[in-house]
Amino acid sequence: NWDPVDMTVLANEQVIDGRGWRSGALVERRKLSQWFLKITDFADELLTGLSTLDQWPEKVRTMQENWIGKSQGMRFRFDLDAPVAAPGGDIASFEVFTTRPDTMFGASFAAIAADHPIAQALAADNEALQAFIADCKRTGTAAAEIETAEKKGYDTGLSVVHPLDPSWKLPLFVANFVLMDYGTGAVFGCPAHDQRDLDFARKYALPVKRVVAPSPEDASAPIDAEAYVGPGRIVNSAFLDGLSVEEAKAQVIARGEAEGWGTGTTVWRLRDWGVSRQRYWGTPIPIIHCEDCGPVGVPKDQLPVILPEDVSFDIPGNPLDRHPTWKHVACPNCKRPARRETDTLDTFVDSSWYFIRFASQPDDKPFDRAVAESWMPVGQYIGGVEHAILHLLYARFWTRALERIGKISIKEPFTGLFTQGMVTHETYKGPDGQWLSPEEISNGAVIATGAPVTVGRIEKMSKSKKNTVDPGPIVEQYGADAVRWFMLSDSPPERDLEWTESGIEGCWRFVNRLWRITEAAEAGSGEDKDLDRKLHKAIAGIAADIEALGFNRAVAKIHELANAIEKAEPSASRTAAARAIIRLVAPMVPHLAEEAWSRLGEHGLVADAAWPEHDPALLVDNEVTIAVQVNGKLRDTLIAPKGMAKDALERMALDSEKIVKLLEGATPKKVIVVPDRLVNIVA
RNA sequence: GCGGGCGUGGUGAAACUGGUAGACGCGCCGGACUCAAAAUCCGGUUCCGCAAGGAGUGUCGGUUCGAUUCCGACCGCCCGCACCA
Repeated sequence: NWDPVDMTVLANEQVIDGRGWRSGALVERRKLSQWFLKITDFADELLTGLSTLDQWPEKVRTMQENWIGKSQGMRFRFDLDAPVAAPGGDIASFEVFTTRPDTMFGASFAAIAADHPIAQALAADNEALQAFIADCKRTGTAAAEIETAEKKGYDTGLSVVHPLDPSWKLPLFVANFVLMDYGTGAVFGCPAHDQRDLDFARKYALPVKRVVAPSPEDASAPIDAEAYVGPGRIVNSAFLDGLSVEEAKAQVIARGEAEGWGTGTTVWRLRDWGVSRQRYWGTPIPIIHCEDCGPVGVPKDQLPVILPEDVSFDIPGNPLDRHPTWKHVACPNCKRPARRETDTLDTFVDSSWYFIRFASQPDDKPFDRAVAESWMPVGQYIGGVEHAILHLLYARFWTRALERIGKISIKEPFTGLFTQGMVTHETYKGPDGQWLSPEEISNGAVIATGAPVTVGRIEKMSKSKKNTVDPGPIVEQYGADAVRWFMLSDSPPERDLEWTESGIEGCWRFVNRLWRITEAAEAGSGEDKDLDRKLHKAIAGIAADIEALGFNRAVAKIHELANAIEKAEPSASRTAAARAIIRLVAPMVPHLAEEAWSRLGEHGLVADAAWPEHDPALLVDNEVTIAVQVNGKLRDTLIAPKGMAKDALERMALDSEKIVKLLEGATPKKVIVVPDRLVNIVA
């Protein structure tokens, strides 16, 4: 996407209605020389490697799987009824790719991309086609726009021969929904079993013939507004009739391979990674272009290539490209004048291996293998879901590429992955439509002018929407411990957290309460078994929650323990619990914990103290509450000793007053007993 | 459009493999203490109902003795879609 005014390549989402988002100029689709990294060579191993990432969220693995997009299908050749004259010689046939060779007897047209060599050749002396191709290039290039754009085609007037029936000819269209960079840039259309093809066929009055039927009686059912894409048996398809979709695919592929017009293949949705950027701020691509030698790598002793500092940004375009001297260098090979590559690398390149450099920073090379390997892979990687595909896939690719060329022996960079949520806040706008920061308003009005404020949606904090909160004054007022406690307490970390002031005040009160509880630690004797049990459950539970990054659950358990300590009568158990809670809260409120620790006369830092031991025997209750249900509805609860036998539980439930009353003497049809949990009586 | 996710009280949320929905917090209501207020403490708080009881986890349907949890359809919201970084 070339913006002729800004003289830069644009991202797909920067092209709006065919125009550059900044310049408003009509964007041209140009063929440019760009550097690509061949990530597609790794498609298969990036896909199979996902199964080793068992500490990654399922959703991220699924997203990567879909992104890589392995599909089994068939490539086959369509012969043209008349050859097309092209600059490189006559074209007599072209290849298409399909994932549905089983539906070949339902074909009603063939279509090629606007960039396809045949379309280009035909357009040479055809103004109408030139206009159509230009129109295709103007429509948006973002995936969302391509998918929703009206399906349009240009009938070339040519025909192709159906490979399974040489007497059958299909019309050949140039179509806007066929993409040159996927498959072969050409498709065959089967309207009955592909929605996009159906829309196209309806528009150009092409035949729609059912070849897959979910059941025998549907064999001649007409296709209406919706294509049938489900499973079934093949119909109306000569030698394929009666086969399942999968069997038919195999049959057609076998036939094509035997007769030499097609082969079964795998295609990937994954495309190569374009890394060229026409920007100043980027890592220079260390290549020199020589008229005679072609592209030559910059010799190692001249690396790294340093960006010039005397550049100007006052006119559009890449400052490196118009710099008077920087790009003029001698060819490392033949020493004749040559030109330095002025494109720089996508910043995703840098983020694809920074974690290796973090582990090892020698002066003379990117990283020291032995040192890097002693740290890698990253045990727990944390980032937002927005990185689920691009960054995480590129980093996996880069690491595997290093492994393949023998620079490192690890294959996957990140063993564990956690995708955290964002901190959000309400947004505010003044009467002039300008964003307002939370500090600028009070009671629904602008403090400075008294003008009314419009409260907008809760959004991710961002400078542009001014819905950020300066932590300084809050820490000043409530203390860092209260702020930490608040951030950990409410939402689980994978979910977004809405920042509110009211919550933090409650946290501040709790921090004060903790201080009072630990203050009372010095009194009491005697045992309190109930409190002991609660303490040991808390020790074990909080540790498990922290390990699982369930900080909000850990916080809830600390609240429960604090409540229990406060309610308990003085005892040795209570003293012990008040001392232990200091160590339990230390990760969340370290300042308070250290202060309380030293006040109790402990030596050293609580941060260095061991996590309290728990006694497994105290984790088990000796009494359990049994739910008694009738037809799945709760009717009573009973206290029973833990481990009570099934038949004893059943008898106890049936003897309960409420149940006797409810059953009115009737014999239950069935009784389900889940030991230590419930009795369900089916009446 | 495609891919992924989410949906539970006034509110943030909890519920380990299907087994007592709403733990814990915020807010709110009532009470104690106080001349008064703040702080603190005690009690209550899903909804309807005086109660007995009934309903209830986005909507509709299914599987099951039993569904927030599993399956299907739908509705709504959020994220990603390859050059935003």
